[in-house]
Amino acid sequence: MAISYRAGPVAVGRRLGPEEFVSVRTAHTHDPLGDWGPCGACDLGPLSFCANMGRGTVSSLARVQCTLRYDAQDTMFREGDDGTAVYVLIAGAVKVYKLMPDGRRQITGFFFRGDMFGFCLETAYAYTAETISPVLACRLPMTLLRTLSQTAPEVQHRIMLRMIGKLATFHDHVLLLGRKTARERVASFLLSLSDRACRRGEPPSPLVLPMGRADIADHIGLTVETVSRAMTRLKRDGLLDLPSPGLVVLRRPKALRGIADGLTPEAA
Amino acid sequence: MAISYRAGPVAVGRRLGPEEFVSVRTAHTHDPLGDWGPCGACDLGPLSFCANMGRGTVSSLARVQCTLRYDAQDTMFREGDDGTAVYVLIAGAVKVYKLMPDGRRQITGFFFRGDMFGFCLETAYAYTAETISPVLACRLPMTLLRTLSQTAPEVQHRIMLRMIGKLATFHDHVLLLGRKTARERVASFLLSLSDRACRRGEPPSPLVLPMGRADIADHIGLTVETVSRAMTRLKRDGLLDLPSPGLVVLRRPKALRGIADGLTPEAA
DNA sequence: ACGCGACATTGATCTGAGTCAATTTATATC
DNA sequence: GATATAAATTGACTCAGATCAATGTCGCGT
Repeated sequence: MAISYRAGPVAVGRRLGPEEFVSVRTAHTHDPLGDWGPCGACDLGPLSFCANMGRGTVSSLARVQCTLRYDAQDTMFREGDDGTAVYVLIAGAVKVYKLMPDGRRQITGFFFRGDMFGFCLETAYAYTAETISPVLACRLPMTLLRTLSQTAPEVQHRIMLRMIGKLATFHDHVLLLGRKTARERVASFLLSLSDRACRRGEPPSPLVLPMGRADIADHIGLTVETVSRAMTRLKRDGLLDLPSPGLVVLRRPKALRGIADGLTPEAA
Repeated sequence: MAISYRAGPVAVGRRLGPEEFVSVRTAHTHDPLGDWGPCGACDLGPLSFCANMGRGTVSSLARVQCTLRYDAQDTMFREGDDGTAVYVLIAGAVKVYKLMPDGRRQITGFFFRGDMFGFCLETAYAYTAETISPVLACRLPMTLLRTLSQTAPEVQHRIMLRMIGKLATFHDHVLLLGRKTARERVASFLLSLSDRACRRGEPPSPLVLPMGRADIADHIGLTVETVSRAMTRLKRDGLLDLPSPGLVVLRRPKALRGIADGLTPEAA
């Protein structure tokens, strides 16, 4: 793999790796695709922020967009940094978290291919973003909202849709953290990953977990040990298989859903 | 005060009480205030969604806006209802929550004077909104975003700012629920109310709690008993006074902040 | 002033998840 | 393939907060 990784908080790749991100083309390339078409800087297709967007708008975005490459465990931005851009993940996985002074950590979200994060506007980032695996991301400066608000209200509108979606997931996650048992949390978490895989057009079941148990624990408000025990128990109860720590086969998704929603008594 | 209120999905008052909402004027009344000025349907002043907004935009909003009255314990909308409008609270307090089939409840937010909630866009509401006290609210249909996106991108932009603010509070609340102790949660909750009071131009300290202990518990992921015990202990430790259950005097806000942030060892 | 009902507080006990400590299993390196 | 290292699992024990059960307090209508 002849990929040149660059050190730095925002390693910018001029060229892309050959296999991993095959159909990615150079940013700023504009094919003559007619009135509707992609920007060319990513291969997200229908998941793209620009999917089915007016060509004029797309080229405005393409002009300010840049495609960034990160290694695993890179910090993309830190809590308190000036919020200057939103990111759309093209490949890889990202976690965002907040830390307490004594080291307690809460992962407030995971992001995958097609996801947008880093919403900000005249504000600092409220959390730190760190890559879990090597990442390719499209960076959109938020100043573009001012610039494009007149000519392309579509852009604001789409970002708003993403924010509303994120708000809805927060409501769900707050319910999970405030009121669900360990078993229910793990079931809910796995199902939410599965649902998101489906929305990306991937199969719901052989589920790949790019994050470790510690990250899962810090996301759903448990300890590593409790996450592990809950998983083992779900496996023992025939609800899922764990061929390897990073792979989950959902064997009885509906029963899992029942547990996630608190319909199944804990003893079962 | 000649005010006309519309009936709605839920109990709408025809007339306003004389003292409570004194300076509220008729919606759709347009005073000749020059290029910048309020819509006239509320007395929120600088807290208003329309504060310092172009007069043309304001009158567009005033045209579609309507002012609603609710009694205490009214349901404004339910989880799953078509999301058609956002609300700005002019007076009173609202809680929004999600329920689990077995009755467990998570209050995902409280809203007060000046707050906007009910963000939606081609989506159903993700939660139920219920008033805690009598409420006066300004209702803005979300279709206006489509209508005004060209002529008044300002409106989208302002809603987006509110959403970003809400996202930031969700990150904080997820940290609270996922990683804080009972004592830290109660301290954080009281301080967040205090901060919000300040932002409304009210004093930070004699804090009025319009919600009961059960609501607080369902918001910060505890039981009534634990909330009560934590409050009592904070009082015993001289950090606050509780002249009555609904009134909190913050005696040592900085020490309270230390507890909220986990800087003070639990034993203290 | 009285009594009722809702809400808040306090106390005693229980338990689900945390903590501490190995042990096992994957992954990476040579 | 052998070995080192990190991650995951499992087990024993503890504890913060839940549960169950009174008791106390406030507001309100009569």
